[in-house]
Amino acid sequence: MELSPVMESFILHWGEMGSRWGLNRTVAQIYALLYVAGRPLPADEIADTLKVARSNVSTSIRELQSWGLIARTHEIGDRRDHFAAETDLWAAAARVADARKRREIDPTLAALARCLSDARTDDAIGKDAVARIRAMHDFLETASGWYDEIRDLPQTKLETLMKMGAKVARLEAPAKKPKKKKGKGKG
Amino acid sequence: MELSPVMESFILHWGEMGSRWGLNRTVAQIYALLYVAGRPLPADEIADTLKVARSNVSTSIRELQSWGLIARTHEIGDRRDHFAAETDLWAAAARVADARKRREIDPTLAALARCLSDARTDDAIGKDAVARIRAMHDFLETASGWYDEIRDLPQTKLETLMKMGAKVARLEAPAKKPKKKKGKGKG
DNA sequence: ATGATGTTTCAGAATATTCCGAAATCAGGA
DNA sequence: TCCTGATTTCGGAATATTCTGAAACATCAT
Repeated sequence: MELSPVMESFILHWGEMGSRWGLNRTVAQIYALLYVAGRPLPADEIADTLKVARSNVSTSIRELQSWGLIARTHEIGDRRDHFAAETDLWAAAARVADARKRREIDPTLAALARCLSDARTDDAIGKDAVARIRAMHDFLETASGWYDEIRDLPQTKLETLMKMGAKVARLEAPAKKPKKKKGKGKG
Repeated sequence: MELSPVMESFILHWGEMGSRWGLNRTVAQIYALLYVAGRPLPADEIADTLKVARSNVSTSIRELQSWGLIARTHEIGDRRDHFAAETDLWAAAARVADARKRREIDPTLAALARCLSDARTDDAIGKDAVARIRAMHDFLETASGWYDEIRDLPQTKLETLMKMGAKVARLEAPAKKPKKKKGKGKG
């Protein structure tokens, strides 16, 4: 596929960005490519366009599928798989959030629970240290629960909720202090 | 500082986890150590406890400070700096979120804006591709705005808001359909 | 100024990640 | 079955990140 200058810069930037979000560069670039392309592309065309090894595309596609960010499609008269990006960004963000929760938060929660349980037989640890670990556990659990609450809200309802958020924010802060930020940062 | 078994496992696990969140292992471990320790520790004691080079601690502390996750303190009769973890996890999470937004979202938004502006003189890019890039830009901008709305809410108000979230979720979904997922995404 | 103590910088070693290309595997048609 | 073309796996090369230890730097008391 022919990339216009803007497409190329979009893809390159997205590659940069993706690596900060736990995807690697190629994975992120492939998503970006499929996203701008706006139509399903076969793996070899992806490899061709992005100038990466065909096998790398294969691996990356597998990863993108595990994140739920692309779908496999087919065209008649073409035996090759084609891949299309999830273009509903709300859905895409939700998929990523879901996956990250599952991969990162849930195991952490489990580990913390294990710590707390082990702490009962650890007589070298102080009460307050245990309390702090418990605080961490409870914090994650609460956040995790909230996430479950709102994960399935469609965009429109999220918007409603966010407007509420703005209201809630003003509930006890009637004197609108316009974000002074006089702080001297970090000195 | 002497680590009990549970403390050690807490720190180790946190190190694992931190690397997934953009902190590196040592940085995450230092935060975990300071968090369980519950009192300010000097850099050399940190290096000692975690068995890492003193210089590594220095670098990592600098990073933790840039995230706003630890504070420098002093003790009388001791010339060394001591460091204490932010123990208010809501505050800590907010700091991390803030920093990530600043480092990742904001530059991405800027890059996308640049793409959109450049697109006007790129005659090789299609209208719909531009539209998709714009969609991505607007999505990030909206999410970013929401974040600004709620970033300063204290825990109690967030709780209020989240309860609202649960209500909003039920607003138009009275017959609780247990996660049907009939949608064929983009089929 | 000098020495003692504490901190940071930096070049290169150690480690981890990503990527390529060859070979193996799989699927469908003759 | 065998052939053809698509796809995946995997060892090791290329690259990037993290960590160390030594040296430079800063600060304070004398």
